[in-house]
Amino acid sequence: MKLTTKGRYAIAIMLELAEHYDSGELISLKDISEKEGISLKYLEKIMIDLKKNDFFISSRGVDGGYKLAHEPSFYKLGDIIIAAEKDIAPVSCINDNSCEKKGLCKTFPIWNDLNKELMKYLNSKTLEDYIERK
Amino acid sequence: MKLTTKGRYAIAIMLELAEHYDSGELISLKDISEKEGISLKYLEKIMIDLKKNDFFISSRGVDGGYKLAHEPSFYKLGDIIIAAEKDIAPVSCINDNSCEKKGLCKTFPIWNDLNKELMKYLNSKTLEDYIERK
DNA sequence: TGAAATCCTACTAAATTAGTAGTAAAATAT
DNA sequence: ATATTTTACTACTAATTTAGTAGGATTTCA
Repeated sequence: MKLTTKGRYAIAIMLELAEHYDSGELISLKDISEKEGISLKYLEKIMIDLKKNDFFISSRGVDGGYKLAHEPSFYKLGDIIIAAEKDIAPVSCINDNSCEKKGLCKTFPIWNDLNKELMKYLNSKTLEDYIERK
Repeated sequence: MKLTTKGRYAIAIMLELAEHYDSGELISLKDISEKEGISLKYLEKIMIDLKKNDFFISSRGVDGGYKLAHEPSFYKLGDIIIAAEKDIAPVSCINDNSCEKKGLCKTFPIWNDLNKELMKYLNSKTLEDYIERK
């Protein structure tokens, strides 16, 4: 049931940006890289997936960087983790049809219930719940 | 957040045995192997981890096999999955001290809360909740 | 004594993860 | 203009983990 570093780092990035939301200033990945000890290149890669969701406003060049497009309460933990990890269901048959005996499978209800519970929880929490405003 | 096949198969095995609990008869891994389409050798390996928890009564030889040591309501989903997977926390720092800045980490509360929620749910459900008695 | 089952240890191919490397394009300061 | 800083994009790779396989030894029962 482990998250990959993509999901973990995605939350760290978003939380960092959320804490600077009120100031309105752009935060560079270089800053986050140094603060969190994550390689800049890897952060850039994670941003590619997050950007597809229009999470940010960004600018290049000197003093460029990212800021959140919406207020912290807009971002559900589930949305962020899914953006980074693609699929966080505990078993893959929840979100694809790779298994043709899904309807007959006796364990499927267990995983389906678990997934629902997980999504319900992750969609009930936002960045707002975890920031210390600066 | 995927489970490995170990966790998935462990639940399948336990559910199968739970459905035969009332009959009191021993079920062989060969039967489960054929029914679930999982290799016998791999099932044996998974059983090694589950056995450490005294989940079963077993017997070798002709007509040997396994049956549950307790009634289905005794087995919480969380206990079974942990027995098979060792650690199901969404991030490894929950159950070890590999990260020395745990106390300072701003994302740790997110993972800790998520893990608690997950464990609460998995410990609230037992095999009894998912069997069709035979 | 032989068949059927569990019990035990070691090995391995495939897939996934966690990055790195290199370059292009845009924004800004001088 | 141009040098610097930053995001934007694509391709590759080492390390780790997963999902098994292989080969037996031991026990039980007919």
